[in-house]
Amino acid sequence: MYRSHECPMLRRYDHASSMTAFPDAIEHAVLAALGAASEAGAIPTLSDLAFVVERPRDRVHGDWATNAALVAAKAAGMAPRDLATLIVEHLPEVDYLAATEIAGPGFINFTLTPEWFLEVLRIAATGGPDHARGEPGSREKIQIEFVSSNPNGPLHIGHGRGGVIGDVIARALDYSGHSVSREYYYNDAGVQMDLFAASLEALYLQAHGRDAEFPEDGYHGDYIKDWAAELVADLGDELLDVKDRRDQIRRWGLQRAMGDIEETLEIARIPFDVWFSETTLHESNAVDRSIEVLRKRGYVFEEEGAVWFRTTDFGDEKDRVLVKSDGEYTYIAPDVAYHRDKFERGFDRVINIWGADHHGYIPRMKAAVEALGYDPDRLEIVINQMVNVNRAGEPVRMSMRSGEFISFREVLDEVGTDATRYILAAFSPDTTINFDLEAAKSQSMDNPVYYLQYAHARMCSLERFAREQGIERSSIEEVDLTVLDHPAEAAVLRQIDRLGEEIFEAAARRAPHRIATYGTEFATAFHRFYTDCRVVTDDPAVTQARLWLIEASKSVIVAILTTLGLSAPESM
RNA sequence: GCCCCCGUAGCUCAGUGGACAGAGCAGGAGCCUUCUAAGCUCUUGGUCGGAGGUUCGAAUCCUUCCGGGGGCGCCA
Repeated sequence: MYRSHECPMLRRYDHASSMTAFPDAIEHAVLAALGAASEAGAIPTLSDLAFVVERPRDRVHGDWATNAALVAAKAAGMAPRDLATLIVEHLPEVDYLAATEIAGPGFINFTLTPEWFLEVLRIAATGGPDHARGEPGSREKIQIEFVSSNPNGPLHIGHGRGGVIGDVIARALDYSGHSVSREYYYNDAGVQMDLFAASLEALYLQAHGRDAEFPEDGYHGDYIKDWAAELVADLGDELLDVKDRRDQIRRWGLQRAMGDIEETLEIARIPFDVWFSETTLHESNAVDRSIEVLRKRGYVFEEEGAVWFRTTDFGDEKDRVLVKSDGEYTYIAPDVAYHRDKFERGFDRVINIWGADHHGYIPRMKAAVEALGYDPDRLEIVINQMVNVNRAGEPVRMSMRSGEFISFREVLDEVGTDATRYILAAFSPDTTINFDLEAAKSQSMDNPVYYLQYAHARMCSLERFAREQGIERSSIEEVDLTVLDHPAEAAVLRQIDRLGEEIFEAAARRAPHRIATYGTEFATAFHRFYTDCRVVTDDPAVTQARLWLIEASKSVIVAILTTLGLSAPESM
């Protein structure tokens, strides 16, 4: 018996197990066949073979295929096709395996029995969207830090992209059985915060008719004027003659910005477990203490009045300043402390989602982790490229400084959370996105999000219709599922079988867009089934079996939509 | 100058070692008196930026060149 609650890719590496599950059952069988063949003296003993068992692109090549014979041919001293024949001859029995075939240059193709897919159907139909979920907490303890925008303005679309990517990766990791903690780090200390407060202060004073010079590198966006007006409305002239005016405005501004950010993330369905303040690192002396750790380990030196971190010891192109000659920290110092704090909290792995404009920062952060005594591979940085915003083909300027600035929240309001999330999740993080507001709003196939949701709405509609016709779904044990032999039904079953491995793969490769791609393929198979096969028919046996197929399909589409953070409408 | 990402069909993008390179949109031809046509079928369309190399096998790996974007601060 196999354990359906485990992710298939997890099972692949579980060599102690003897259960039937694919593709690992095939991998074990091929290894056993190679062993048997070598014991029989037909080939030398082979080790460290890097063969794969994967789903062939083309259906005619079966359900699974392996390149084992191609990979091992040279070491075995045989032609690939001859070795493939030998492997097939020595193959032990595998449950649910219907046929093997040697094809092309020496691939071995495996076709499974219909019974396998009916097992898949039963599991998916009765197990719900979580039927392919990994055992909770069975894998790594992972912290994922993302968005982490400075609390001095609204989020822009680039933050939105990082937010959606981080969120979907977190959801996929969680589904795969990892323990995930989602964290937002905000720089509520430092120069940018001062400048933000000074900008608000100047506008506040000007509003009261005082002579106040706007700071040279102050913030100019429209939002800063709006927020200053709110500040005036909130506090009136209370702050005009108080000594700690700047500090009070800084606190007010922090609240205002963080409130806006939190609301925006909530609209975007991007939750966080931990909100981490930079200020707390200063207050606990964690910044000084981590510099001392680096110093003790021999990576700190003084030069020209500044304190330096010798990151070149770890392959960085130049050393970096930790404490400036004026005594102020650079941004690196609290970041070192922050990452030390992360590892002290005991995470197996720490993932940061950064925009492409920060890629040059990777070597120094990795250096910091290594210098602190941790394996730098435990820190992973996922870089996502930029987002360009267009309106009907015309670029929308995204400069913080110019007045022309469209916030993430405005995009969510105008386009809607589902379509916005889909677009930000559907592209590889390595691809620059051209986000067209008009195209995003259109309810057509310019917008594949509806294609996925429509599949779900159709499933619900079919179930509603059946109920209206007075059809009760029988218990699945009493239903003859073998009537599901239409090619369109078989195609849906094959797609259902992919769920676990697709989400696992997306999580493992930090590639959230794979889920969107799989979702489209699943929806295609379902829409085809809908067109080809009538569900509510005069034949009760067929109706029952198809209602269960829909139940299983619903499990899968809901799992996909949920992992992408999309809603699952019951009608459209 | 150095570093990173991208270059695949008219457009937007999947595909990072396998079997004739895929999807959507756009173009052409069809499918609703029956469960949602935001759907389905068929079809046109590609020297995978160029050139070398590694491999039984390269869009995928390496070198180099050409385009586009981003980054190289005692700013964050």
